[in-house]
Amino acid sequence: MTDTGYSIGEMCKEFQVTPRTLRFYEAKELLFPVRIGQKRLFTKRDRARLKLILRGKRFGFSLEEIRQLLNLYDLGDQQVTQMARTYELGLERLKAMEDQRDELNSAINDLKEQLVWGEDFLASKGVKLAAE
Amino acid sequence: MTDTGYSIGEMCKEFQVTPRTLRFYEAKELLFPVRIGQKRLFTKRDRARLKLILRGKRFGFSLEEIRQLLNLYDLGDQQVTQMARTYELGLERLKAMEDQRDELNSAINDLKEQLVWGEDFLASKGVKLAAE
DNA sequence: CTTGAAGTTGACGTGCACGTCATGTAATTA
DNA sequence: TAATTACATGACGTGCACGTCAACTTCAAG
Repeated sequence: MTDTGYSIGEMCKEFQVTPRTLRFYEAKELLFPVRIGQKRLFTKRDRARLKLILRGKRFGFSLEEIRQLLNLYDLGDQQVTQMARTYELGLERLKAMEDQRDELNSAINDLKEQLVWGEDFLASKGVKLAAE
Repeated sequence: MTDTGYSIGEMCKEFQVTPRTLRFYEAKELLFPVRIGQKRLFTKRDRARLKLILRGKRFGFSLEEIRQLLNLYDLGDQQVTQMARTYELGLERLKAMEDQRDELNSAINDLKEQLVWGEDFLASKGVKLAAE
């Protein structure tokens, strides 16, 4: 929480992860904490990246896929030649995410219909459901 | 493809999965193929369930979570008392999916912005991108 | 000074979702 | 009859994403 960065403990509390997880992410080159002596100091950038990592996970991306995605957020740090390739990758990833969103929407609709159906069925049987 | 059901091979081709996967899903009680002698015969219902299984996987649900979800689609087969509980579970799941959709949408927006940014940056460097 | 909290590096363990043999059977096909 | 083809059942292996435990260092507080 100091202006020098965030300790591993602070990161863990904030993001609800274990130290093991953060070290693991470092090993997989998803995070790049600075070393102060022996200890890790996570930067603002690491915080931002971790947010994206956890979000990616919720969508079922693998850590390797997330690592690719993160590079997209680091365009400024990259060589121009590599950027073009990364950009292409970003477009693909975007399409995949949009497809996923569309499918998710239809799944939600399916589920909603099913719930209405079940609700009616239960009502017809005189079963009371917990009020919202 | 006959009116008696679908062989494991037919299922595999149609859904791009291995026999191992289908047997595994049976073991985990996600599918319930009928036995004709020793061989499995997958029913229309199994086909429908497999579609939902694969969709669920794309959203990062575990097989166990998917199994719960599938029960929701089988309300007709269940006891009324159990249905209420299942219904509650469905509502929770629905909320989770809607949350996920919203987050996915914002992630897509983030990514789009980032892509526009990268695009402009690349253009400013005179790099040519593959046309769509 | 020592004690305790917080952090470190290995190294091995674990749950999930299958992959990959090895081996066997049952029904066509040459 | 012999050989595919398609399926079956174990049983062990694998990649991912960490969990867990042992042993060690650092440092502020009592």
